[in-house]
Amino acid sequence: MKKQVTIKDIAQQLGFSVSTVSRALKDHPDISIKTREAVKQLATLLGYRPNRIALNLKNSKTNTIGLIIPEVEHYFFSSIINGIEEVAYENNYYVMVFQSNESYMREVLNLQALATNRVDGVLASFSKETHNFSHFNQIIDYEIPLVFFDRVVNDMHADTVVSDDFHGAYLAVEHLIKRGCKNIALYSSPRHLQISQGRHDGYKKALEDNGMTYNTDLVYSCDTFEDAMKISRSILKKQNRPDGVFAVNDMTAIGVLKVAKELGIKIPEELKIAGFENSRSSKVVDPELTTVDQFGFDLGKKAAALLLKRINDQDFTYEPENIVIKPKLVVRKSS
Amino acid sequence: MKKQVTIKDIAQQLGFSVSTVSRALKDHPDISIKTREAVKQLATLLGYRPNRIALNLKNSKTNTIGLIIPEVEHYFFSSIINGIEEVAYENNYYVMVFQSNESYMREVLNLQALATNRVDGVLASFSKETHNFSHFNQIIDYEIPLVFFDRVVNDMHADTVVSDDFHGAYLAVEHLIKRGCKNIALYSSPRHLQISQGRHDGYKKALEDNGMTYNTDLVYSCDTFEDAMKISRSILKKQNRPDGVFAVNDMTAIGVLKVAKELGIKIPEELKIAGFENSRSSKVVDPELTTVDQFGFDLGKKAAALLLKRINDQDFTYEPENIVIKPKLVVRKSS
DNA sequence: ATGAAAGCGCTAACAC
DNA sequence: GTGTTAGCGCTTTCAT
Repeated sequence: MKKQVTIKDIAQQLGFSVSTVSRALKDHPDISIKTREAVKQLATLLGYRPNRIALNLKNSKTNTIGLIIPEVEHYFFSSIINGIEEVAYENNYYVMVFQSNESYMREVLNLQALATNRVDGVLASFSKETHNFSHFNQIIDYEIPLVFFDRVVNDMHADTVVSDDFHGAYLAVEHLIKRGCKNIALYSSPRHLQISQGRHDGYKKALEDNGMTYNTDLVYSCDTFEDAMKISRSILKKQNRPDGVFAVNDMTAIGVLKVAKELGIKIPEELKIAGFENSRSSKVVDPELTTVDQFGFDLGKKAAALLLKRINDQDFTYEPENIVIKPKLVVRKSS
Repeated sequence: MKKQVTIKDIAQQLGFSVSTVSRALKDHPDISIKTREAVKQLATLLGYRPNRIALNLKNSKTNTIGLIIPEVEHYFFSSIINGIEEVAYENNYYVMVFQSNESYMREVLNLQALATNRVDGVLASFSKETHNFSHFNQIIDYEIPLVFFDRVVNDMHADTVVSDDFHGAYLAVEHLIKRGCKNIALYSSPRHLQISQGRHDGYKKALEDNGMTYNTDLVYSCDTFEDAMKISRSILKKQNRPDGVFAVNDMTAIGVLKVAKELGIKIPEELKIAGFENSRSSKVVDPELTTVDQFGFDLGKKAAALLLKRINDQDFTYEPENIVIKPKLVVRKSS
């Protein structure tokens, strides 16, 4: 990089001191108009750019937020990033992204990098591998505000922003019931993710509220497209196969949908399917997938806004907030 | 944020000078083993984290690369980010993301923010609105290495990394011809994006190489799902409707596919379709979409690696490189 | 209306 | 083997 022009250069060329230049640049009233203009003119002429690094050091403030995310490629996460970037942009903050790639080790290192980089705050959604949260506690020890989104821990000094998984699942399953399903299967993630717990409970409650019995035989541990294709081939061939499927994410639901079509099962007549996410793909399959919109963009915005509020707060002894985004059922042709 | 512990704190508590502590922390051989250990022990005890900002200022180096991207939500772009982050992580670099949201204005501001933040290099794909590139030239003036990816400009002191659009399109169209298409339509983006130019030319060349005539009546300006749905309704109802469609991206191809199904046109028997991107959605539609894989992850990695090389190079007078990623045709059921 | 100087946290050249 | 000091670019207090 070329030697950057500094206020010192401007000062020397104009015969002023650096402090005068510094003040002139920010229109300090003490400085005469004439001087201000001369300074600014030379500044643009020389292509002067204030050096944020110097400011960061001086103010112990970087205007940067660190983002820890499992994987950017996932539609839901990328829409969250979109929301975060939006709010950051509006408030003159910068976003440093770190992917954990669902690796605990990498997440720990990422957090260290964030601390070292002196970000003003952290937005995080932890990896599937993460069961120990002491690396997050370290961040909190430094009094760097932390907001969890989507995948959250509750017994920490950190705010959380999630979508209401329970409610979303409830809506979807209730809908399947209203459409006449008597025998609804659940395709769900490993239980330790709070997310899947909520969706599981919503599923259960919807059944019970409608006089149906919850049956663990209908609960399958499966949350990917590939696995769904695999296990559905046998599930859907059973004598008393389900007449409805609720899956914890769209790709899983689509796996079921595909197999059903292969097997000649009519959707929605013989099998109704609902997913969770409202991804691009859900709009594109045939029949289009009924699903629950999680409003990732919104979630990202809310999380970022809350973080900025914490950053601007004086003291670190705030009571953590738990924001819940109400999801919405999007009814399409698969149900 | 809590007052962070600095080497000065460690020095005072131990009765050493800051320079000794500094050296001890990096295992400088001059320092006695005993001192080194004492220092390191106290450092971990106090939760010391080196302050990168101070280093950044001292070295005029931030180990940060700035990323300007039209929109993170797009699958192709998010897979590029994935590749970039991967390389950055491996090399102890950090990534600051800026979305232009396809807005020229915002892109200009983003570039200023990057310069101000003293990133060591910039990766950029410009917005659809961008026709004037002087903001990029400013970055080059500062001698900040710049690598364009996907959407590139050639007459600049900047490297470029793109997928071979011409070749990809050629493969797809040649394939359609081999499958028997006589009348292939092109759904393409506005011409000024180099991307669509290449894909257009590949389409044309494939036709000509196979003794077919290029006919502008078969070239439609359309590159979104919605538009594709709209215009296809009339195009596919025509007397001499096309028997093949090549679209510059998957979502457009999928729009065509949907309308064809609505109209009862059999795919692939009566109409063969190919897209470009190999998105998630392309695997999920019915019939699955034949498409061209652009290897976004790879492209991101290559772009980042090239940028890091430029950053580490001493002089800025390098000859820009133009890397071309060979795409691959993925044949599926739609053709 | 302007200047001098200290300081943000760290490193490295130069003492001793 | 350890300490002193200047300096990275900027702001700001305290002079003048």
